[in-house]
Amino acid sequence: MKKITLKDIASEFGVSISTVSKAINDSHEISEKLKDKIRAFAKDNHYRPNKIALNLLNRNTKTIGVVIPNILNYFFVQVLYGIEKITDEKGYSIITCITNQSLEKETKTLELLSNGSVDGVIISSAAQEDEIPHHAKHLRDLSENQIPLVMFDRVSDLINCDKVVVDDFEAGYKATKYLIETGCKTIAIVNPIADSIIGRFRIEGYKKALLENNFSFDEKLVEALNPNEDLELTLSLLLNYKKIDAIIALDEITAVKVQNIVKSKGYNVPNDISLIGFTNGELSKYVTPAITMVSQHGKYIGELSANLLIDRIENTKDFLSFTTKLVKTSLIERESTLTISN
Amino acid sequence: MKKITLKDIASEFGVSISTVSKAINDSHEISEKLKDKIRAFAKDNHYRPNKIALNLLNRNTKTIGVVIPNILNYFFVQVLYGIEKITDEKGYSIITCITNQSLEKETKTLELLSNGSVDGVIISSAAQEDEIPHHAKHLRDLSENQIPLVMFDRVSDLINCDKVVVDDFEAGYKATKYLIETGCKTIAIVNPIADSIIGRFRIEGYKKALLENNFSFDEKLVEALNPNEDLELTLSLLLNYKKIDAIIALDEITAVKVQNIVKSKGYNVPNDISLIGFTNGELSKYVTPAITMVSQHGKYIGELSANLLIDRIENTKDFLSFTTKLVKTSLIERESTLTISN
DNA sequence: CTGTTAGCGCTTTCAG
DNA sequence: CTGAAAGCGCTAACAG
Repeated sequence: MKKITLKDIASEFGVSISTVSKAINDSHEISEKLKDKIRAFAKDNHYRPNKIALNLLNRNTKTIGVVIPNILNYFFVQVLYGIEKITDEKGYSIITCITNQSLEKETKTLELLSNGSVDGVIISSAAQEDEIPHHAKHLRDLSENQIPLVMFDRVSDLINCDKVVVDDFEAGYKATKYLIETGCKTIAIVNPIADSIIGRFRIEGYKKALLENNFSFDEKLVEALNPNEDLELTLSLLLNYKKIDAIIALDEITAVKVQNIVKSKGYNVPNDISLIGFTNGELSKYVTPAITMVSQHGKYIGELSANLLIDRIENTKDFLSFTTKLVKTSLIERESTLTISN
Repeated sequence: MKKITLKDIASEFGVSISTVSKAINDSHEISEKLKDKIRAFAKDNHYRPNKIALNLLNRNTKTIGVVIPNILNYFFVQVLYGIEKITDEKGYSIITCITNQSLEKETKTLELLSNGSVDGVIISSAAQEDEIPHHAKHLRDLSENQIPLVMFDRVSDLINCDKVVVDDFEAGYKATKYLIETGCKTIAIVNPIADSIIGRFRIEGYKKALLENNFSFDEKLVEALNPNEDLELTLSLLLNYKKIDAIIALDEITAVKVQNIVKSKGYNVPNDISLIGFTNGELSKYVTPAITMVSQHGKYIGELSANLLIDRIENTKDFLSFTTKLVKTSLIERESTLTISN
């Protein structure tokens, strides 16, 4: 009982293969009687037109590749969720590739995807800022192969494609401004994504808010946190350096950890130290106190990316202009910050 | 500059298409000179063998379909992560389908996947216990189409395939026994997955532990929590009904919510009320106090499922015996429970 | 060493 | 109303 094909049905009825094809596709060229017989037989035998053969014929696959650095990160899962929602609506499937932050795997993955198995690719590159120039080649190869590409979150000017980026500058600005308005005087940043350009944007926004309010920018208040560094130690040094009354953590897990450490050192959040985290997920909502977060609207980013890509895939025309969508963030006020007094 | 094919290269060099194919595949039948020229040209023009054509030829896709009910659930993400790890190692891609707990979408998805686009399917069906008999048909159709199938987590006896299941009975037993050993006398259960068979297994384990220790089983202590029910209200009723000193919540988010509600009512966790949750994820680790959890080893389940499926795909032989792997859970002791006194 | 042919499963002219 | 033939891109006998 192997997979049944048109050929099998054809020989079953002693008709030609194209007759069967037409019957199954309800062509008016075929007599009702024959159609009925053939279709009944097809149903009974679980006939399914071979997608691969159709792919080859139509030169499309109705499938898009999604390349993300890490699936255990809630932000990317949210994006994936948004992508899936749109692609499902529009009749596409997604093939999910996880690079585990490895450039090598990303390259391998992109090569795999550039062989016709997908109609387009959505990617958040794992490339760190300084690696992009060299890495860009692989992404550009995709375009050479005429595979539409949408980059989100971590993008690069070196690649010509549609992009969806978070307004990280504004996000950093907004968070900082909010802290200032609630009365904070000395605002530190803990940056676990120091290798990424988006961290830099947020810090630029932070600076702008500082300067606008006549606060001086102190480099020592911005702590890059490498993966192997000890957060507890970093925080101790920071807290000993100056009297700090607010901390911005550039991802969610770091925000939660900072809160636990700070609490364990006897500080009250938010009365002694206010806290704002980035990338709103599940965690910050349920810890005590619930942490005020900058939400990046991951799901929306996914939806936007998918829409952009499918548009690009289906409209072969305007191959000239690429767009870059800037997605605004929202500040979700919870209990780890003071309220604005005025 | 469209996608380049063997034909294009062939006409470029005035040779036949099969010569080019052989050159590219480094066949010894072709002269080194020609090979070099052709391969250089291929490289320069970003030639990529068309995967779809190869799929058609080889009658496989090196792709497997993964069908899960909900991607925003950390357990499923962990499973997905495990699957991805193995499939990547073994040269397979995964196409991810999310059913959002909708049986209808699941059916649609399975139909889509049974058309040759994947070599096999891994699924955790969204079907509720009472829906399985009717739904099983769609899963069985897959097998009719000779597509290997692995079910995990929520499985059904009605389907003949490889399965990976959590030992939920033992998990319920273990959690309850632990609570009893730490001195708890009145243990309640909050069950947000009342429609699922796995909830029932856990409750059976709970009963067994109770009876083994000469505790009586009180049905009223087991609260089914429907999606539209108010957890706060449910808990109030429960806490008023009897003096309860332990609660088992059958998923993580419910555990966290239970803890917050119980705390807000003035109970101390674990001194007044001990708490154990199911499905260890990120949340329970970071709330205060950190919650003792039953870990289901999602990543391992994913790895196991993927290995099972790929074995099945690649060994066309023994099509007779299906295996069911029972994955043990672990109790991760944290601060929401007392320590065993002895 | 290179080319011809057939065929993977399907649709689509174009003939009968 | 039904069938033959071509072709999607590629590989693998089998000839030359």
